[in-house]
Amino acid sequence: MKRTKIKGILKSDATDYKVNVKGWVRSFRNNQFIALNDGSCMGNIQVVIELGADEALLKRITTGASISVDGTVIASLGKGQKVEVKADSVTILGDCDTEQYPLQLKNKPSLEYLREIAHLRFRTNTFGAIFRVRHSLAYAVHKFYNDRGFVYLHTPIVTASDAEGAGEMFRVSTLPFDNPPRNEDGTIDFKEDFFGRCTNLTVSGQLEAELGAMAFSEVYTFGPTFRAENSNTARHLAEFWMIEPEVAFNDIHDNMDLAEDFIRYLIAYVMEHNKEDLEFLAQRLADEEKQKPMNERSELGLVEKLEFVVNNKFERITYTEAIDILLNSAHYKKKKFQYDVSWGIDLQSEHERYLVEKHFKKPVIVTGYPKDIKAFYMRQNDDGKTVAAMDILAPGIGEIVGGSQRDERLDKLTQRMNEMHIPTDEMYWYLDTRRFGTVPHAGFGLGFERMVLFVTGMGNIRDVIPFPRTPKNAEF
RNA sequence: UCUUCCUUAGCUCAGUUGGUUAGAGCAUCUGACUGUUAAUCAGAGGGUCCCCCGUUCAAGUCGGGGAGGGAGAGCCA
Repeated sequence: MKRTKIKGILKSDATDYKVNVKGWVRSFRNNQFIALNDGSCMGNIQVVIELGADEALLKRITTGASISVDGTVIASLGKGQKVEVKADSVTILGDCDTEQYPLQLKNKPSLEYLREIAHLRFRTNTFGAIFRVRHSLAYAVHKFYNDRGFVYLHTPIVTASDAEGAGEMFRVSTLPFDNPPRNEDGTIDFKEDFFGRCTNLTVSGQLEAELGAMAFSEVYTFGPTFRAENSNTARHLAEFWMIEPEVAFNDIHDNMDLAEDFIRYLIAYVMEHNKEDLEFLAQRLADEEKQKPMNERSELGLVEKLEFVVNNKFERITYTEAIDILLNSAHYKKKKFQYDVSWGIDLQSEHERYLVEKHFKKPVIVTGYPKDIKAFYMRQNDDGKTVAAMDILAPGIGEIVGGSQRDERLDKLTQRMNEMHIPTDEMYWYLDTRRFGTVPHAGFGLGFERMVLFVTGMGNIRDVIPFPRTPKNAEF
C-alpha cells in the first residue's frame, strides 16, 4: 500500500479509510499509543495498537525506532487529537536501542547538546520546525525572483579573484602540503597547482553576478560562500549561504525598494505556509524569554514581530543622519556607548542596536556611508565623501543586508581601485563591463542564515544551518 | 583574536567554611496498570566530578596550566 504522509492525514477531517504510514516513534505510551512523526509537519499521528498484541513486537516499538503501519484512520476515541490510526499491522523497519539513543521526548536537551548530535537533531520538534522554515525561505527566494523575471545565475564556488575584499579566504589547492613547488624567491609556485594559479573558495558571487546583469538585466545568485575569519559569534559561520540580486538600470533607491520588498515577501511567505512551525517556535522563544530578567525581554512575540515587519515600512536614513541621532541621544550624552561616535566611524554593533532596537524599533536602512569604510565598487556620491551604499539593520541580528549602487563610470572606478591598491589588470573582466556598454546598476547581499535566524527567533546561527562550519568545528 | 562565565550520571542541574559511601528530576531497565497525551505507580542499575600538575592528613570544592562550550566584542552577511 502506498504511503500517506502524516501531514495529509492530520490536515483532513476525513475518517474511515485505509492508510499506510511510516515514520519514527516519538513516544509509546501504555503499550498502546504510538506518537509517530515523519517530518512532513510538526504534529504526530497517534497510532493505536490493539491490546494483546505480540509482546516481542511491542518491545521493539521504542522511541526513535522506524515503523510502517497499515491501518484505518478513525475519529479519535481520546481527547487531544481529532483523528488517529487504528493499526491492523505494525512492521519494524529499524530498531532503536533506547539505552543508546540520545533523544528522548521527555528530556529537554539544550541547544548546545543537540549541536553535538546535529546528525540526529532534525528529529526534534524545534529543529524540525527550523529546517522546514529554512526550506520554505529557500523556496520563497527562488519564487520571488522567478516571478519578477530574474535569471538565477550560478556563480563559481572556486575563484581566482582575490580582490573582493570581503574577508579571509580558504585556499583551494592540490599541491602537497609538506613540499610544495616554489619559485626562486621561495614563494609557492601556483603555476604547478591544479588550476595553474592561486585559487580560493568564493567569498561572494557579486562581481560575477554583475557580469550577468549586464546581459540579462536582472539576475540573482543563491549559493554557499566561505569566509576563513576567526569569528566566534552567534552570527557568523565559515560556510554560509547568500542571496545576491544584481539589477541593471537600478539606482540606490530602486535597490532599497527591492531589498525591502524581498524581505517582506520572504516573511509573508513563511507566515502563510509554515504557520504551525512558527507557532511552535514562537512558544519556544516565549518560554526562553521567561528565563530572562524583565528588562531584557523583548516586547513583541515572534509572530507579532514578523507581522510588524511585514506591515510597516522600514525606516530609511542616511549615515550622516544616523550619526546625528546617536550624537543627540541621551545614551551618548550619558557616555553609555563603549565606542565614541563621530562622522567617519564605522557603526559599531552597539550603535546599530541603539538605532534599531531603541530609537526606531523597526528595521532601518542606512545609506550614504563614508567611502573610506566601504568597498571599491560602490558608486561615489557627488559630495566626494560618501558612496551609494546601503545596509539593512534588523532588530536582534544587526546587519542582514549589505548592498550598493555600483560605480558604472570606468574612470571613477579605476581611480578608486588604484587608491585602494586593487590590481586593475587582474580585474580586466570586471572592468570590461564598464568598457562595453556600461549602465547604472545596483545589488545587495542577504545572508540567508541571518534571515532564518530572524524568522525563527533562534539566537545562534549554528542552529539554523544543518551542519554548521565554524572555527575548530567541521563535524559531520 | 579579546573579555567574561561555565564543565558533576544518558540529559538538565544541586552539592554548605576542604571532611564518612557524591545527590535530585527526567531518561534507561524490571514489574504493575491500561484511552494514554511530558501517562501513572513501585523497584533497580547507572559517576575518570573535563584533563594534567600542585597545596593539604584529606580536593567535586583551593591554586597553576591545558582542552571544550556559552555569552559579549572585533571582523562581517
